[in-house]
Amino acid sequence: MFQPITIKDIAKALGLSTSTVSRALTDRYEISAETKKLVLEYAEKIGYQPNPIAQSLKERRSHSIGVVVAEVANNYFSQAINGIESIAYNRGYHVIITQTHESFDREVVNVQHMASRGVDGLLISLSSETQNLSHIKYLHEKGLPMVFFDRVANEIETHKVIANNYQGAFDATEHLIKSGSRKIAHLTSSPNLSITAERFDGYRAALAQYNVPFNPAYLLHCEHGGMIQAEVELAVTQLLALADRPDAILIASDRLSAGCLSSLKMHGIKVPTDIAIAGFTNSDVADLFNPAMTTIRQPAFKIGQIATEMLISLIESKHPVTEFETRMLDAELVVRESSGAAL
Amino acid sequence: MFQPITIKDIAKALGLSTSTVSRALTDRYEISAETKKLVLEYAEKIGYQPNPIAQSLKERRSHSIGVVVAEVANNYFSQAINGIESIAYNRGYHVIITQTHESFDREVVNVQHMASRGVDGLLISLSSETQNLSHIKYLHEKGLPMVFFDRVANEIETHKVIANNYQGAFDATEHLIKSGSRKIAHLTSSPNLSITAERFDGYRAALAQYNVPFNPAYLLHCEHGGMIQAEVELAVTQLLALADRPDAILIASDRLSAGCLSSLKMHGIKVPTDIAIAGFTNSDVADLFNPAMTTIRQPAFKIGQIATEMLISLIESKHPVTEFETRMLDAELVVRESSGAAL
DNA sequence: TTGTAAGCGTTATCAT
DNA sequence: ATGATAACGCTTACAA
Repeated sequence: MFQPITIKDIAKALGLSTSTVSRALTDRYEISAETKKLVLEYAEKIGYQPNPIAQSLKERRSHSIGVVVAEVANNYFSQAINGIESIAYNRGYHVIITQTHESFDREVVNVQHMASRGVDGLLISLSSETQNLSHIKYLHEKGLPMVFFDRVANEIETHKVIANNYQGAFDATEHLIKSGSRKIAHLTSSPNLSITAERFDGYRAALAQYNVPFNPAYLLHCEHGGMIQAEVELAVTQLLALADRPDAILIASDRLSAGCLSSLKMHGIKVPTDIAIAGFTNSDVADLFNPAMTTIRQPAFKIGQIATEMLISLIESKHPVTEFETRMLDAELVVRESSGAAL
Repeated sequence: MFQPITIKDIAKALGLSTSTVSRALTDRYEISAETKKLVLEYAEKIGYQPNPIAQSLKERRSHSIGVVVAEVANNYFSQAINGIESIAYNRGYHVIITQTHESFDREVVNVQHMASRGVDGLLISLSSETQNLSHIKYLHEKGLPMVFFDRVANEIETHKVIANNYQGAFDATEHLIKSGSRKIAHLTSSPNLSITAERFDGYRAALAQYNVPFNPAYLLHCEHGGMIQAEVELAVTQLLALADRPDAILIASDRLSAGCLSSLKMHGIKVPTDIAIAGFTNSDVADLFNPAMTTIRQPAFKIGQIATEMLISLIESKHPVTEFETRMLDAELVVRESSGAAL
């Protein structure tokens, strides 16, 4: 019923064979200029559109790449997706986005679904629940090209693109210390995630460099990546109840940042007078409304772009690739000189 | 190189014909229980996955639906996408998301791309630039199932799902009036969008009902839907410069709300003491940080779900559908009893 | 330069 | 109940 015009129709109408028409259309073969012109003009006239499904079946590629992220409703990821799209679009690839909602099971299903659906490659940012990687390893061993970004799997050998989380956390912690804080808590995401470890290391290194002792009671994990407000609420309450109450918090993610600020407000704690805050976030809205918070901003768009370039090069490389690269981009520390009102 | 196991391999290994294997797999035909068991077990063992591309070619459908939104990095849309996904996933459909970034040209390209790529149907929310609908009309006439949501095209006859924007704007305006405002400005999006008109009508109706005269100088359009901060900045400045400066603003969108609040802050205008604010927004962050603003919240998730259900029913209906429905869902007015600090 | 035909992996229509 | 075969729309040896 829909899109009935095929190469056959053109061939019949023009008294040519389907192969000649195909050649005229694909341009790669010897063909007389006039036949080509004839075909192209007629195809244009009747609005011929090649059937990409048939093409895929033949070429054994779909010209689409699959993306696995936790949540589209997350500024980091939506910016990364924009970066991914900007490259994929220009290189003639479709982008299929799936969300895990931080669930391991969803991740498994999505990855398998896309693989069976014939994506040419995968851009993956792991869910916070993921510990077992066999679903991905399997596909990797089968030769499906993949690139990890942000939340990477160290045990899988392929290209990876990340922000310099270590440096970002280091800089932010250093800033807090230099601003007078010594009792710096760290509110962070699931220990499963690579970013969690990287950020923690940066935090520890900065503490060490300035001879600030690390207090294990100051380290709190929110398994759900800040999705569940109650979890953040509990963590904040716990921090505030400590005998040696922290005078600063380094927050490891976008959603955690928002949740934490909200909790503090409910507790009547003022930022930055009562407590100083530095956090990873790509939210422009948080940025807008809370100039009292120092933020570490990741180059999400750029990360998406680079990951996509890498993936396409893997897909299109003729020979099996054996050299893999981990690309690390600087995160930007945005310090606000207490210009705005306190929260 | 990837996914080499086909129905043929199974047939060869088991000494059966491909058709028998296919029948065993698809279940719809007469086949002996034992052969079926044999095939299914073997298929399971060697990890057979049907090739959906071949299936699509045969069935002439792709089991995928295309989504057109302005921006994924927008709370309304990302929530709607979650709703879309939740239904599509359960019904066995893939979701392919594309963004227009409020550009007409991108909309045309995306829609055509998805159509040629063989999506079974389209979920569309128009870009703010779109005035000409021929790219969509063409596909509609060809019989491609489509459902509009949020920003709908009135001249195309198909299912539509929207929030009750009229009522939302009415309620919010009424609230502002009852809270003591009489000079209520309306900062809104592109006049091309259906939502703009609907919200404006609600605003006007509330003014009329309470005998508040409408002042054309209070009506400001931001063509880019709040994407360009400078545009909002200009609008706010213009409002504040009026001899008869407004004492309230009804803001028509998510991004506009954030932008407007930011501008007001830069101007040193306090909310809600200097000026009262009510706005359409689905942002949880804005919600978090600005309890001084009354918000109209759209049931984005539900809208996505319903639109998807409608689309799938269109796709799967055996006979051409001639009865179309416009489903309208209530928007929720969230009034905050000035519990929090002023901005 | 162009036509013929095989093939991509399925499903469906025939026979058997 | 099962097997042979055509068909979906396209690309591409190979033949002419």
